[in-house]
Amino acid sequence: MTRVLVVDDDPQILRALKINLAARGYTVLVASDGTKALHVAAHDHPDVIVLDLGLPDLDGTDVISGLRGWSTTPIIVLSARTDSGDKVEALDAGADDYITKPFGMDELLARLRAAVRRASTRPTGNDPLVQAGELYIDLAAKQVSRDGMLVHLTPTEWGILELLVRHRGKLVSQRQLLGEVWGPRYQTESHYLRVYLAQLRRKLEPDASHPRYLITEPGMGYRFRS
Amino acid sequence: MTRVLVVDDDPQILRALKINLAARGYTVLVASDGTKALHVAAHDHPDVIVLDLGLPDLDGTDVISGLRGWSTTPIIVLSARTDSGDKVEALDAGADDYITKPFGMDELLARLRAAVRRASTRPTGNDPLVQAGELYIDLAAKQVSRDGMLVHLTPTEWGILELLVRHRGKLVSQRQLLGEVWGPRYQTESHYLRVYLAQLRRKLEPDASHPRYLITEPGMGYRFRS
DNA sequence: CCCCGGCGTTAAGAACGCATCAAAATCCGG
DNA sequence: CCGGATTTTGATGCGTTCTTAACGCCGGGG
Repeated sequence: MTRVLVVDDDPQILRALKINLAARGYTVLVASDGTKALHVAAHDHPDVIVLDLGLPDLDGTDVISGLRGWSTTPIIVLSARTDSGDKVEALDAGADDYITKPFGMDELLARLRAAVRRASTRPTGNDPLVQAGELYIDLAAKQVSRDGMLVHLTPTEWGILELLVRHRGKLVSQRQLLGEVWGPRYQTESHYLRVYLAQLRRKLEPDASHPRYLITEPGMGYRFRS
Repeated sequence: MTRVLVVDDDPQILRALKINLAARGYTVLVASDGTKALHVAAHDHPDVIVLDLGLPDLDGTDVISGLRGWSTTPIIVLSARTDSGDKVEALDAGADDYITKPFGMDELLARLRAAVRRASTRPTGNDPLVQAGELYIDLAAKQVSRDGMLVHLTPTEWGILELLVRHRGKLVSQRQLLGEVWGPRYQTESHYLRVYLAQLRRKLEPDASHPRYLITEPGMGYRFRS
């Protein structure tokens, strides 16, 4: 059974979607604000998320990036704003589709089917909790602990670790790291990486000068080994 | 660089898209009708397809299903028709997104980025894990192991091995190897290849002086035999 | 038979990339 | 506006990798 998380603060829309989706055989989860949405998504792992942008507590793009930190679940954005800037922002934050209100229910359902169809051909390894030796990395909560003790990371440090852990085992090129953490313009500033990898190792590795997890592949990039 | 196939019979739109996409660094392929579109897609394997529905020869949904028969390349549909029935039909035929004309260029670009991003996190079609005797070559992780032991390769060594393994069984010319690994200016420096092939054999072959995998084709090039 | 071109092998200096420390600049909350 | 945290920048030393050169081998053609 396909499970849909609907996030909207308007009870009327919520109700309409719930009825329509349930009638088509979907299991419907609901959340009325961004915080709850992140919580439900982390807890129940829906197959697809329908997200209204006008939420009372969090900015829509923050919800999207919060989810994208650990999950690749398809996100379909609903919004009353037709402004193309909003669309660009949401899509670039990681949304899969964007529909403006008022919308036709059959169109939403078709886009939902398209999103689920795409996702079903994808691999599933979406575990937001990663363990490696004495390290516990919670991608959903954005927290790292070592020997049970929480380790504080700065935003940049977390950005690097998250990217590496999400591709754990794989080699991540310097270009990709710089591009995704600092932005496309910084793709050649490989010096930043050396400074921050040293910091991460000091915080996470048992022996910072002989890394077990944060491995350098000279001339190519870095790798998280678990 | 990302390659986009644009399918439209209106030369004006074709031109506008071509200019805008090229300016963003995309490589643009074009087709003016459905038959050509299917042909170009099969021949050149673009990374994403932008498809106008109002084509002179074929119905739009037929083009989509024709593509979906063998390809999972993302398809973004453009259409002048706002009718929701058309959207449903196109999406259910296998399209990934649907934009109605007139559309904002920045919105199209954002949806394009979203489609490419999704596709790039999918299993890369071809098999990223190649086995040959006691060798395991993981193209995605950029890792090689021999008898279960990890073998460390330098960037240049990996570049050569990757190219040969991607074309395993086939002969790869010295020119191509030099051009892709060192750059177009080095296409005659065949000496480099001898040095590096010797290194690779020492690291990978059971008996470096009687290669089983990294085969020299004298005067022509090299071949990876599995 | 010997020369020559293409290949394999080895070795050494040059060039490059990395780790590390430290200080300056910037950001951010109170 | 201040002070601490964070990011950016600079400088140095070290190890690895690339480049280049030298030499031996083999087979084909003159």
